[in-house]
Amino acid sequence: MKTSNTPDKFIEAIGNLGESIGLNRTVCQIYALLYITPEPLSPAQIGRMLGISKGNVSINMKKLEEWNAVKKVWLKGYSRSFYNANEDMEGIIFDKLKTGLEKRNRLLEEAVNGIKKSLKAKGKIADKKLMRHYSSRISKVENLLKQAELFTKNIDLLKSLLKK
Amino acid sequence: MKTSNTPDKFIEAIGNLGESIGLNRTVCQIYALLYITPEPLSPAQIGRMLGISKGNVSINMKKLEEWNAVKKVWLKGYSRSFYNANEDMEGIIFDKLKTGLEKRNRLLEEAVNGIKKSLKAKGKIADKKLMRHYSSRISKVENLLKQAELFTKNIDLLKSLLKK
DNA sequence: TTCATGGTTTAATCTGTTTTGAACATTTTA
DNA sequence: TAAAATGTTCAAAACAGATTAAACCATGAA
Repeated sequence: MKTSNTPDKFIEAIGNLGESIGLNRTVCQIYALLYITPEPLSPAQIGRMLGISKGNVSINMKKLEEWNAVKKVWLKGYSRSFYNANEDMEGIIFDKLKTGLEKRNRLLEEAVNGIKKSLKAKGKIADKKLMRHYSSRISKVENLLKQAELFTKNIDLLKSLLKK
Repeated sequence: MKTSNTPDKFIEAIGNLGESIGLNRTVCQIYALLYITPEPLSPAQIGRMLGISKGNVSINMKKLEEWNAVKKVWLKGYSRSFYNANEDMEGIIFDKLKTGLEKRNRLLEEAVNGIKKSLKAKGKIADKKLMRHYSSRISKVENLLKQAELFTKNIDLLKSLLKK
C-alpha cells in the first residue's frame, strides 16, 4: 500500500462529502485520488492505493465513466487501461445535479398525479368539503413542481451567473 | 386500517421522493399523510393508517418537529396530542436545503484543508513539479468552495427570484 | 495452442440503517 | 387508588447497500 504518496486527508474528506449527498463513498474516493494524482492510474493501482478489491474498483470505475468524471488514457507500451480524472469538477457536479433534479421532478409529478387520481376516483362519493381541501393541496404542490421545473431548466444560466 | 380513505398514491410517491434525496422514507410518508389529511391526526392514528409501529411513529415525529415540518395541535376534549402538517412545504425544503448546503461546505473546506496540510507536510521532500500540480488542484477546489458558499448565502434571494 | 495478465460478474458476507416489539414512564380516567 | 391510554426508549430483528473473494471471460505474449 503506497498511500504514503497520496494526500489521504483529501481523499477521506471527499469521500465523506460524497457520502453526505447520498453517493457511494468509494466512488468519490476514486475520483479524488485521480484528481490529485498527476499521472494516470490503472485500476490495479487504484485498488492498491485505496485498499479495496478489484471488483469494487471495477464497479465504481464504470459509474465514474457513465458520469464522465474520468477518462480512459492509453499509455504507450501498456495494453491495460489507465484513467485520468476529468478536471472539470464543477461541470460534473452540475451535470449530476441536473439529472438528479430531473429525476426528482418526475417523482414529484407522480405525487401530484397520485393525489389527482385519488381525487377523481372518489369524485362520486366524496363530500364537497374534502374535495375542496384536496384541490387546494394539489394546486400548492403543483406550483412547487412548476418552480422546481423552472429551476432545473435554468440551472445552466445559474451556473454562468455564479461564475462572475 | 382505514387507508381506504387516504390518497395512498400520493403518500407512496412522496415517500419515494424523500428517499431519493437521502431522507427516511417513513418520515416523508408521515408528512405527506398529514399534508393531505384535512383533520389533525394522533400518532396512534398515523401508525394505523401507515401500518407502522408506534415506536417508529414516535421517532420520526420527533424529526418532523425538529424540522418544523409539523405542528402540535390541541383538540378540545382530548388529552393526547394531534399533529398538523406545516403547509409551507417550500419553506421546509429551503430550510433543509440551506442547512444541508452549509454542512457540505464545511466538508468541502475540510477536503481543501486536507490537501493543503498534506502539501505542507511534505514541503521539504517533494519535488517542485508535484508541488505545482497540487497547488493548481487546491486552487480549483477552493474556487469551487467559494462558489458554493456564495450560492448558500444567496439562497434566500434565489428563492424570492423563483417566486416571480 | 497454452499461459499470464487484466478486467467483469456474481454469490456470499459484511456494515450500517430502519423498524419492531417489549419494557418503561407518564398521564388520564374512573 | 387501580386500570387504561399514550408516548418514549432501547435491544434485537429485518433490511438494504456496499464490499469481497472467487469464478469467469477476454486479450495478448510466447
